[in-house]
Amino acid sequence: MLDRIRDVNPCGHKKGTAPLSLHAEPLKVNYAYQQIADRIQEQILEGSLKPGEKLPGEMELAQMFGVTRSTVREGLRQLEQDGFVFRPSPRRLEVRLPAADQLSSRAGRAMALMKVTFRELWQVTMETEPLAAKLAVQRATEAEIAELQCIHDQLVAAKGDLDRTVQLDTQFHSAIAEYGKNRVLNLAREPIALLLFQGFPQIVQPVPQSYARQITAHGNILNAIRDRDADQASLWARKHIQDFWRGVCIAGLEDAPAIKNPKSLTT
Amino acid sequence: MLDRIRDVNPCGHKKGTAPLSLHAEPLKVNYAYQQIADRIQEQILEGSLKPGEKLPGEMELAQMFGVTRSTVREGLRQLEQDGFVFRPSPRRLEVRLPAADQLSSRAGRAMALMKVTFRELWQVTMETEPLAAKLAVQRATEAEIAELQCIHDQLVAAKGDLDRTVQLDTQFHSAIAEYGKNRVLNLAREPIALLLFQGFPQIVQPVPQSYARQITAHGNILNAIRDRDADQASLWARKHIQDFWRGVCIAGLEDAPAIKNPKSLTT
DNA sequence: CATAGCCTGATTGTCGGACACTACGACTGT
DNA sequence: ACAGTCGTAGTGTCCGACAATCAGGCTATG
Repeated sequence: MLDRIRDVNPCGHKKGTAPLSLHAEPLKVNYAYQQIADRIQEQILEGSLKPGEKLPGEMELAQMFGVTRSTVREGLRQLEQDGFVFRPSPRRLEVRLPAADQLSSRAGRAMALMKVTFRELWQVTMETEPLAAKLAVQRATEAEIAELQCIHDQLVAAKGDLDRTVQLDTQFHSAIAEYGKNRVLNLAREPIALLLFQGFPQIVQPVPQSYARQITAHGNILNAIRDRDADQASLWARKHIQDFWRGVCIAGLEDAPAIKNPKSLTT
Repeated sequence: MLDRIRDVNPCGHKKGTAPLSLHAEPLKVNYAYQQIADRIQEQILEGSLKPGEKLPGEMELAQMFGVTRSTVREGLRQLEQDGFVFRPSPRRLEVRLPAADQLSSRAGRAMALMKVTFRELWQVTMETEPLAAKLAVQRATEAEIAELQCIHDQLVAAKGDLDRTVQLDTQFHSAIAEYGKNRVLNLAREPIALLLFQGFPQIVQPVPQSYARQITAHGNILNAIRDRDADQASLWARKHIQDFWRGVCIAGLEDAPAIKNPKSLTT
């Protein structure tokens, strides 16, 4: 494995003009460090390098690929950022598959940068949360329902503590989604829900009764899940999000960017 | 801007033992190349470095930060991978904000790796596409509707060409979503729809009439959007996806991973 | 004046070697 | 068996170098 790649394209670039209807792609050039990253990533995706496995040292890799250590390092930096390799300590370099939370934070950051509005977030959440609730009704185990109850109890107890409320609120919703066991839904909704619920403080100020309504809604959703009543669960989830929207409207934030300090996510 | 960072933490690592209930975090150490990347990213997020702007050369950066060019390079590789800097040619290094399609491909890759099933994809798509259609009814301009019609016509004309059908199918749905002008929805649904519709070839074989049903559904969605009938648009979108599911069931792929060669996405 | 072609310098990708510092494994003593 | 010590290999960072190359300016041409 890991054969040489030298003398392939030392430092090439696109050039020349296109005559007529010549299917010309942007012609991506392969730098050595790029190829290092690609080759390793390839082998990870293909499965010949399994997560948890320890990779050879930089010097050894350099020898294998027939390049310098510097070049290998640049390639590794890329893989590292992509989440394909993990570096618990400078000495250990192990294979890893990109985790979901990495994507979540990236997506969250992207949305923050785009200055997405509460309206955009809400419109989508209005679909995801009822679905999550419905799925949880079907798939949640008794233990998981107990866990939900626990979170809910904490929320009730957190009366007044705004930060804790937000945290437990998002946790409650995330838990429901998780228990629905649809990885696609989880991947999609996580960053969205995070951003939307983060806006709770902004609406609780002009609408103090939000606390109570939130607890009521959560309680009803929880009961519906326990009763295995998909329609009720879905319905209350919808009501809950709808209620959130009313708060947004009262606060006049419909088309305000739902941002919480974009530069707070320095990975 | 961009002051020095030298002599901060040459090569530190976590160490020491935790007494009792001492809130001890994993203590992330900052390597020089990490800090380079962080600092620059920070300034981009903060806005003092605007997209399109050209960054100083590697040597200059190295001087500014008080490190070697090698170190700067490693930092740049990270930013590059994150999409914060773009490199059209080796000489040009410009600031850029991470684009949505980057996230899409990453998310798609992640889902492929997770071997998500058609069921998972379908459950979510069942919500996203009707929503997209509904939003398109509200927000699509006449020109955009014409564009949709154009795509649809091409689909009708592509009779039989499987690859082209898949391409136009996903394009049609993407266009609808785009015209709904909800960036959050777009970000979320793009990779999902891509993966799901990519499975069309697998169900068209056992269910040949899929072609006709698809065209009918698309036509009805298009008409509903043109008539500004949100309910009809949403309804037909739902029917359309529902229909897709029937195909999946007939093909017996409900819980089969919807993968199309995971290693085909080498960025 | 605008455009196309050419030239030169600055910059990049890659290389090789170097050094301090530390994490890991082996060794030792109890 | 365990805790403490030690050596070494490997990492993070630095330095210096070279060929290939692109960017921007210059020139020639219409």
